[in-house]
This record gives sequence, structure tokens and C-alpha cells, in this order.
Amino acid sequence: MGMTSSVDTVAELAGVSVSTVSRALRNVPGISEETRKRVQRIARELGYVPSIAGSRLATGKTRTVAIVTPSLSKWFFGQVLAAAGSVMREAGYDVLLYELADEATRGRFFDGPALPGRADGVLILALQPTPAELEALTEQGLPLAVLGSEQPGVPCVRVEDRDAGRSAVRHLLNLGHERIAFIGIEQAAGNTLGGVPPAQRLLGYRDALSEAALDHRPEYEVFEENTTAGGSSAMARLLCAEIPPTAVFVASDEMAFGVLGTLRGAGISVPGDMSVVGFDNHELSGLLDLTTMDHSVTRQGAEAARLLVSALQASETSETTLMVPATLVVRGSTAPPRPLRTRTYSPTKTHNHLTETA
Amino acid sequence: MGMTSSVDTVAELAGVSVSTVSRALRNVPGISEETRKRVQRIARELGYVPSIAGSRLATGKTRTVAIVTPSLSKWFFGQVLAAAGSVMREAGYDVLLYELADEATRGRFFDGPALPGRADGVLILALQPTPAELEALTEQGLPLAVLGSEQPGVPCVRVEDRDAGRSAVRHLLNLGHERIAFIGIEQAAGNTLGGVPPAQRLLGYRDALSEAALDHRPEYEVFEENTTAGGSSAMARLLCAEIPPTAVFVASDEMAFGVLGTLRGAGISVPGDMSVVGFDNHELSGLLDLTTMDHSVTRQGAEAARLLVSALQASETSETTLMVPATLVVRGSTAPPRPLRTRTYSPTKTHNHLTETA
DNA sequence: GTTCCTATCGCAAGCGCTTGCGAAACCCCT
DNA sequence: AGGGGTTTCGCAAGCGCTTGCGATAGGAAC
Repeated sequence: MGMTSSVDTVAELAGVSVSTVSRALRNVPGISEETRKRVQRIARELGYVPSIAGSRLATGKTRTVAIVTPSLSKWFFGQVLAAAGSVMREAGYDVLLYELADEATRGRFFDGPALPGRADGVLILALQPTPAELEALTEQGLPLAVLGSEQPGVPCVRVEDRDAGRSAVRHLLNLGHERIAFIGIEQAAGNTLGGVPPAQRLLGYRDALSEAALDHRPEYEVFEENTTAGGSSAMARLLCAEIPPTAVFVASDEMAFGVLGTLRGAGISVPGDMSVVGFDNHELSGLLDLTTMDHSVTRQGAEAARLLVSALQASETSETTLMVPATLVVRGSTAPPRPLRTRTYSPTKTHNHLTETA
Repeated sequence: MGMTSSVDTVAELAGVSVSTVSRALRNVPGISEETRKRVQRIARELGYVPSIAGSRLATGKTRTVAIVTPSLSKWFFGQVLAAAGSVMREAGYDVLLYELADEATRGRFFDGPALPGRADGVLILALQPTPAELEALTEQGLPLAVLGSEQPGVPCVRVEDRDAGRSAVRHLLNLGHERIAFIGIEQAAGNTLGGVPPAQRLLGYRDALSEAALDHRPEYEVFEENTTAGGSSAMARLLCAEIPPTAVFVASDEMAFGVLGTLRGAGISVPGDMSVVGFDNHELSGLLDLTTMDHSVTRQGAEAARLLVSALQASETSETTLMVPATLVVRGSTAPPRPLRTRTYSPTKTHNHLTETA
């Protein structure tokens, strides 16, 4: 059973021309229903499967999309990719995967004219492509869709980061916290492994603070790479503040896990001595009882994929921007601050003046 | 800047024939070094990039491999895929991703003659393909490599599951435990989401027990799907045993996380009242202080990919089987059992007879 | 019984690249 | 100087499919 050549065999067996076979098999009009059935049956019996290489050459279409992502080993991207891939497959597209872990491969991808001929479109996940990079792709005539950042002229889906940040911090404020810190994602130099820092979350944090007429303390805003280790050391830095916070809003759950680790190691009880709210609603957040912002990651991936397929079909740039909201998931890592200053950990117990309101 | 047709343009500009261009650009012998340089320069100036569709048609080679995996959203597969993908890309192959989440798509993949024409080879990750499925692929002339199971006639890499299981349980035995349970992975019906149950781990567990001349208690072997929820409920079931274990070996870290959750919820201290050892050395295991078996997941992925590229180049089936060992990573979730029967949790405190040795 | 239209199908020209084979051209020897 | 061996390159035949256009046949309309 080898590649019994092709159309010709079917054509011969069916007693028709190759063009008829081609049309019959692709349900193209111009063929009588009767011969269509016959050809299809014969093709099936022969186990004939059209060579995509041939059809690609002839049509220029590949029925394939490229999905590019900064990392596969992180939970978030895995989720998004799974959802997006599933939608694409359902729409009849193969997915070509490009992991752009470091700047080098990233450059190679956008500069090198890799795509045309391989894929009909590109789905960009949380990479925050530069305008130049986007142009490089569109110049090649590739429809695209972007997840995780907003780009003019490109259909994209992203989460209401600012609103979400505000909501998270308001929750802490409503619990009575006044000393609230923010742990953000720092763009690691030379790689895009952690994805792109969603800067808006910081703004939401500041929004909420100023709504509450609270001071903006620079020492309460720390940034680390988007890993548990990063969260861990960020929390450690916060603990060194002259007046440590009583609550912290962390820009990703993975970092929040690190935060919890540091706190446990330091003997600081959560939520007794420190409230923590994360961002992502990571698979394991429930287990760790972490209050967090859910932004339906898989739905985002699916929507982005849908945007791309409609762009592929419409062939006219749509530029829809889909904003997905985030909702607070309250778990056990947040609670009102201790009523009195009975903090029990070591550094210094001398935070005996409250934050003065502006 | 559109697809300025192709070889012909370059050929014309360079004043040579298309065949010369083709040969020059691919470093095929039979061309003087001088004209080669010239053609290459001109091609570069023109920004010419050969159409893969054309070359695929002509050569039959796609420079693409398919990677098939049961799931993307699980940590393990993300790791493996990332490592494998990176190796493949480095070897000059594009990677086509197939997530076979449920039986339906799985069947469609193996039955449907999707691959030939799309990919030159297939990398199968932890899917435990049936012999029939494998044959379907090899029949299409596709070299393959398998990760996570051993298949006759196919190059594969897998971990020494049995040894690893034995090691894990020995560790518990050496600590003095005698009532050791096993939580295994149950193949969920209708989907392969959790990958394939590594049955050998159970055997390793039994090996160690019989080495220590300990009873084999059927009620100490429970199986659930490979998720935290699964681990969680498995542990709950164990807690209902007439004589609950003092230690448990869990076949995956994700399940172990669930186990830890259940124990915490039940107020059972780890490792005081219950020792837990997992399997995978998951990213978050360190944070949760989980003793576990490390089996260098990314290395496995990379090795499997390497096996595939060499199969692709050699074109003669190699059938190497690469066994990777697992090593114990001792953390805080294991300790000697409490000297006396001072277990403190509720169900019943009536386990006043020790396990009788055989 | 003409005429004209429509539905059905075959012809053949690509799509862009690769490669076996033959033609030049050139070099080295004797 | 002529012959044999190399090297370098062009010709042209594909690879397997798609598709515009023309051909044929069967009916409908008059």
C-alpha cells in the first residue's frame, strides 16, 4: 500500500478526467450528482487522499495557521494554546507551532520570511509584537489575530487589565486594608518567556488607591519575573519595607504562589497577617486557597482563534477588539487586616503610625 | 512587496537558468563557486524566498514533523513539548501540533490519512499508541519516535518507571513506614487527557513492599484520573480505610497536590501524620515542599526529538530505546512515622494492631 | 425541425520547484 | 593536436493538483 500516485488513478478507474475527479472530491459545482457520487466512492475504495503539497501549489492556500507563543511550559500559555488549537482544528486548519522563547528565535521568526507558503494566518499569543514585527507579517499578506495586547488595525482579544486590577485592589480596600502593595511582572531582558507584562494592572492598582485617597508609595510597587521564584523574592523585598504592607496584589498566580511560599517560610500567616490576591485563576489556585482574578483563559484563546478564522474567511481586516472582563474569585487568602498592630513576625515591630491619608 | 514570482526572476537577473538557481541556493554540487555566490547575492537582494509548496511537491519532503500529545494544558506535556519542539526547530523542522484530547479526535488522527504530505515524521508523546495505530503511521512511510511507552520496532524514550516506583517506596520503608499506600493514574474513559497510566509504577511499589516482606493490601491501591481533583478524592478514599496508611506514594505530582489539599483539609499534618511522595518533580513541588521523583522531563522531550531527527536522517529504523532514570528529591513531605499511635484525626482512632508481617 | 441555452465534462496551462541527462566548455596528457 | 576526463550549466520532464475555457450533449422553446 504505497502512495498509489493520485488523481489520475482515480480518474482512470472512474473513467473520467482528472479535473472531474478534483471537482467531485471537493464538492465544486459543475458535476452531476451521479458522477460525483461515483468518483467519491471509487476514491474511497482506493484509499485515495489528495496530496496537500499539490493542492497548495495550485491554490496557494495551506489550510494551516501558525500559532506563536513565548512559552509552552507555563500554565497560562498551555491553556490558551490548547483552546486556540482546538478551535483551529475544528475549523479545518492545521496548526504550526512556534515557540519564541528568546529574543534570538523571536527575531529569526519575524525577520525570516518563514510563513508565507507555510501558513495562511498567524495567531500571536501574549507576545506584544512591535508594530514593525506586525507589519512584517501583514506585508506578507498574512491575516493575524493577537491575544494579550491591543494593536491598531489587528483583531485582538485581551483582558480588561485595568478594571481587573482596580477590582482586585478594591476588594482589599473593602476589607479594610490601607497598606496594599503591588507585585508586577518585569520584562526579563533577552527573553520573552514570561510573556509580556500587563502594565495596565499596575494602573488599576493605582486607580483604586487614589479612589480611596490613599498614598501612592513607590516602595510598595515591586517587579520581578513572572515565576514563583520571582514572586517569592518580590515578597521578600516587601517584607523589608519600613512599614510592611498588610495586603498584596500580585499580577500573576504563579508569582502569588511564590509569595505564599515566602510568607509561610517567614511564619507570616495568610490571611491573618497578610492578604494576597493573585491573577489568572491558575489550576492550582483553588488548592492553595488563593483569592484571585479569573479571566477565563481558555475562552480568550478560543475567541482569538475564532477571530483569526473569520479574518481568514473574510479576507478583509476586521479589527475587532474583544475585551474580556475578569472577575474576582474569593478564597481564603484574603481577610480583613488584624484590628490592632499585633503583627507577629520579626524584622521590626515598629510600625506604630498608620498611613496618613492625603 | 508581493511574492515577486520566483526562481525565474532570480534566474533572469542572474543570467542563468532556473536549475542553476535552484542548485546554487541549496548548495548542491555542480555549480562553480563563483556563480553560486553571485546567484545567492542576487537572490538576497531580491528578497527571494523559495516557495516551500513548490519544493515539497518536487521533493516530497516537508521539513516538518508532527508532534502529537494528549494534552497541552498539563504541566508535564507542556514541558516535554517545549523541549522537543526546540530540538526540532533547531534541526530545521517545523512542528505541526496535534492535540488528541479525546478519543474522537484521536481516532480521526490515526485513521484519517492526515500526515503524509504534511509531515515527514511523527513524535508521539505519552499517548501509548496501540500497535494498530503505530502501524497505520508506519504504513504511510512515516518515521516515528515515542515518548512514554515502549513499542517494538520504534525508537522510544521512557523513564524507568518500575525502578522509580521501587525507589520511592523504599524511601518510605527506610523511614520506617509499614502502611504505605499507592495512588495511581486511572485511564479516563473516552479521553486521553491525562496521558497514559504508567502501570509500571504500581509494580515498583509492589516490588518494594514484597522486598520488605510486607503485605500487599488491595485497599491501599487506589486509582483516579491524573488531576489534583483525582488525587484529592483518592486520598479521601484512603482515609476511609479501616487502618489508614501512614504514607502514600502518588504516581504524579499533580495528584499529590490534591493529596496534600485533602490532608490539610482533614487536619492531618504532613509529614507528621502522613508522608507523601510524588512523581514528576513538578515546577511547584518545591514550593509545596513535596518529596518526589525527578525524571528530567525536558531532557526526555529533547531526547525523543533527537531520536526522531536521527530516524529521519538515517531512514532505516533504529529502534533505540532510551531509558531515563528517575531520582528521588527529598523534601519536607516525608518523615518517619509517629513512634506511637498518636494519630490525631477523627474517623476512628482504633488502629491498635500493627500490620502483621507475612 | 431549427435554434439556443444549460448542465456536464475534458483540455491544457499552469503553480514553483527539483533533477537526470546531455551539451558545452575547459583542462590536462601524451 | 587530438582524445579523454572534468566541471559547469541548461533543457525539459515531471511532482499532483486546480481552473478557465471551450466542447459536447441534452432539452426546452419556438
